[in-house]
Amino acid sequence: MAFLLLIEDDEAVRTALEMGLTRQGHRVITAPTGEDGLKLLREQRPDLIVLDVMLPGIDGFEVCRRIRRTDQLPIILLTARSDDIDVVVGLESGADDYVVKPVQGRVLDARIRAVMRRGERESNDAATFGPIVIDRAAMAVTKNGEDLQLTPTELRLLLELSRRPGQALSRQQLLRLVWEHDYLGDSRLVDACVQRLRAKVEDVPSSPKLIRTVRGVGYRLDNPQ
Amino acid sequence: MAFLLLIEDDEAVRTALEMGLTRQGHRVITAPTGEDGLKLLREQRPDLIVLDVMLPGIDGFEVCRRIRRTDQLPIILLTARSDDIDVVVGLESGADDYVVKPVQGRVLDARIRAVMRRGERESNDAATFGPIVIDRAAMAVTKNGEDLQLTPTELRLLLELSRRPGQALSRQQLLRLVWEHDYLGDSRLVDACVQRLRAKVEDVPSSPKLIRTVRGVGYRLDNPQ
DNA sequence: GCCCGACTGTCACAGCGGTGTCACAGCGGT
DNA sequence: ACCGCTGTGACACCGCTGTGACAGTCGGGC
Repeated sequence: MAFLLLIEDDEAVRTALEMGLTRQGHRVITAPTGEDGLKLLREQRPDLIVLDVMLPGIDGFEVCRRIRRTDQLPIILLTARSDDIDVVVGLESGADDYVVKPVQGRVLDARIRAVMRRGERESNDAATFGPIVIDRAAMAVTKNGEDLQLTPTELRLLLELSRRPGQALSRQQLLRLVWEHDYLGDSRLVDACVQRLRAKVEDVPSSPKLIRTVRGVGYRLDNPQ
Repeated sequence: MAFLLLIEDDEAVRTALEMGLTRQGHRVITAPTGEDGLKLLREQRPDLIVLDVMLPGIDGFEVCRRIRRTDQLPIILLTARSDDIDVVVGLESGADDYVVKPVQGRVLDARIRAVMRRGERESNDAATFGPIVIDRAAMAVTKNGEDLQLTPTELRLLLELSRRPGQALSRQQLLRLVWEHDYLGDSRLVDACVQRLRAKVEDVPSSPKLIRTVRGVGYRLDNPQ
């Protein structure tokens, strides 16, 4: 599901969490100290970091700050007991979430997913959906390698859908995300834009494989095998 | 531990609960009215909502219903006295739990953890019932890995049942949850929809293993071994 | 074990509502 | 001034949905 770096000095906790998270479908690399962690971060570029606060050498907060100097990836802090948390210090050093030890893989996994969902908006990586490649940095979309000329609105719509792949979005949500409207009269606005986007994106616009209709709800961008 | 939105008009109660919950390790944001709460919900996407029932303007039940139109996150209702609770109304407007005021942060924290634990299986992750997998984010249902084409009403019905696995729901409750009707004439409406859902979901629709009939009451979604 | 009443399953059908589609006019950018 | 993007309303289509009637089933009382 995600590519994680786990920084934790206690070997028992480390291996337990590593196994738990691997079982949840994540790819996990680990480091026992902050220094090792920062090195691994540079070498392997994980998607998310799970970071123990109490570390030998530089502590978790400091690791957090150093990461934030150069990277924006999500960071989840692990802390030993709830009263040890200094929320303010943690937030100010740039963490996205906390989990209190002792923690089970399931719980941590749920938090990871939550943070990743939150963070998906800001991701700048290229995304691929079948023949479609969305390059967020270039704000360009290609189909089978050829440039697609999307209009601004079509592009925003595709971007919002692609930030939540596989998730159904209601017309209301899309109106807010793409058009920044707050109300939905009876309007074919979203449908019309989806139609135009499908005409450019789908191989067979009349039987769409990428932008699926979810009846009674809205639309969803799928990733075909 | 969790990222909470607390909606409560009484400032003394609000700040007291906010402090208590923060001390328990939660990250808390607050709103004094339903409108403010709904706005914050959209902007900040908390994991869980603690919601006072008595609010100026739109009341807690109504806030609850509006949230449920677009979001699945857990909702805990705060109510002033136990005899004020209309448990049925509350459940039907989509709340996950109740706490009776006056409430201490510790108690509320325990309920929050309980609801979150319950919610981890449900929330946006997939729920499994025998061969059926319900992907709430995608609003899609599969049986043995194959896509089931559920109609909007069938899907809403299945979602409401799956939010309370093993719990019998009356036709009246289902009417409110799925159809937002308030009255129950003598109608085969729920039965008819259950029948259609069973036809798609069950292996042997005539002897259902998932959607069980509870005679004299209604229906219940079971999780067979 | 039988009967009866109440409850539930089933079905066909007509109406309706949601969705796809399109053309057009206004608007803004070039 | 021109051109292309956008939002709107109209319209058609299709499949969902609620209804009512009837059949089947269950459970309790005797």
